[in-house]
Amino acid sequence: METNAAKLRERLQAPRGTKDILPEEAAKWRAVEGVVHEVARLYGYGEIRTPSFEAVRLFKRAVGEETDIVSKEMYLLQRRSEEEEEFALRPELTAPVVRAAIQHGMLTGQSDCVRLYYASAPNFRYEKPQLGRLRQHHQFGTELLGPASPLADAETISFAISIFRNLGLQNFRVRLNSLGSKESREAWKQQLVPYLRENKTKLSNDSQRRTETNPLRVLDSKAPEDHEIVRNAPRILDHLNAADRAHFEELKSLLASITIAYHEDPLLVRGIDYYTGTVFEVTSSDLGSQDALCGGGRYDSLVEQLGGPNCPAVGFGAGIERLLLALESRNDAPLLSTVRRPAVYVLALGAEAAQKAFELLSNLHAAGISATGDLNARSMKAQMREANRLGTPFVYVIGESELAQGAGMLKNMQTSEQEAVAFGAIIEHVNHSSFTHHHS
RNA sequence: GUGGGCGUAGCUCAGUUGGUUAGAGCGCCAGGUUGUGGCCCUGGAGGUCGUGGGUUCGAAGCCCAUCGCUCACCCCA
Repeated sequence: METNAAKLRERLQAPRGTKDILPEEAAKWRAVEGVVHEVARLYGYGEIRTPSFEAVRLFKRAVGEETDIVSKEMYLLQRRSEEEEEFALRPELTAPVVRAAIQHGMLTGQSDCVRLYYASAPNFRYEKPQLGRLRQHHQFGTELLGPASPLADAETISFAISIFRNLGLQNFRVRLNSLGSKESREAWKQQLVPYLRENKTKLSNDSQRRTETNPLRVLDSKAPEDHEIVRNAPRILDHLNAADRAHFEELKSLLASITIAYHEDPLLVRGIDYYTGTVFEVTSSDLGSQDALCGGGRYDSLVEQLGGPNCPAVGFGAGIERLLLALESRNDAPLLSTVRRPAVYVLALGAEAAQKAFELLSNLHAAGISATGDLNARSMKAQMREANRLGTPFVYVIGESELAQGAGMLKNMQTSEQEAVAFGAIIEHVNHSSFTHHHS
């Protein structure tokens, strides 16, 4: 029995690449989510929550069948029958959100612009775990559906940066590029692919393969042998048509007007097929190789591809786990240190007092005062120690004599002073004391 | 998926070239104070050294496998 229990404990752990979020950590999550909700309110975005699993064909169509995310990282759910649709845990959020927007007719009405955000949505990818790369990770982000203007791109980037700034994030960098419209990109590819083929023998194995399957991805290869070739490759920015160029220039000037510093990076290519035009990434120098905090861009043809109207769109997703790592690495995120402690510890001695304490706790809770107490008939010393450990400002002591008098001793833990307070007056006293406390 | 590193108490870590009952600090519990916390003193609980095999008279330390974490690549938030 004993050894059995030990074996069970050993086996039962959170699945590889997942994490339990304990109370102390959860407080930090709440702080981040709070900032996200607040920024969304300021920008006028509406929250959307979509299912954790979706039809596999949604992701195949949107993200791209050849991408790593779809071809090898999806958690496929077991089907109950051959006839049933194939489902997978969602590996990303843009496709589901667009699907929901189309399904609920959000894009067919009068409004030419739909602003959506999510604050803490889990994503699932079967990857080899690393710090900042989990199999279940959480993102906040936006999707702005409708506008083709660079104003929308700028608003999206501004939204993301506001959150980072409000959280006190340091050492982050905005990388910006344009993949151009379909025409621009085709024109560019016609030069890029032959160029890569000419230099094929000098490229890394991965890049040789990708020259044929996904030539854009060769550009952000980190293999040293690819560096020289990539550096001299034809650049998309030189192949943008007039409209694309104007869009990109306009975006840059908009960002400058709101003092968002960015770094143009012609090698920034995102690994999801739906991106068109603007792409951007926010990276942190306080993280290791998994340094992307946020990624996003335009996806002007995705809505139509998924059966919706012709509807340009732009959005971003940001990883909460990575953001927290970056914030914690510098200890410079004051918002994160929200300690939650009860205001009152009701200390009871004896069974009768415990019953009274239970009743008083209920009254305190009903009055909106956080309070807790002992559940195990422990000694006074043990209860005092616990109150001290919890950091409650007040302890309300109920023993035999207090019961007889209908008044407990309310002790201020900071000053060590205590006074008799009638059972019925405790709420008033605590409220008053914490009020004066705040203003002193 | 490829290639490295690591895994000793709740936490942070010691543990000499394999050698007898595996240690410290912090934390936890109790006592010193029969109904008053923090500081101090004393005592206690808690580990089959991630797990399973193997080598050996003898393994926390060596070998293999496995699980987990981690670093780089890959990919990406």
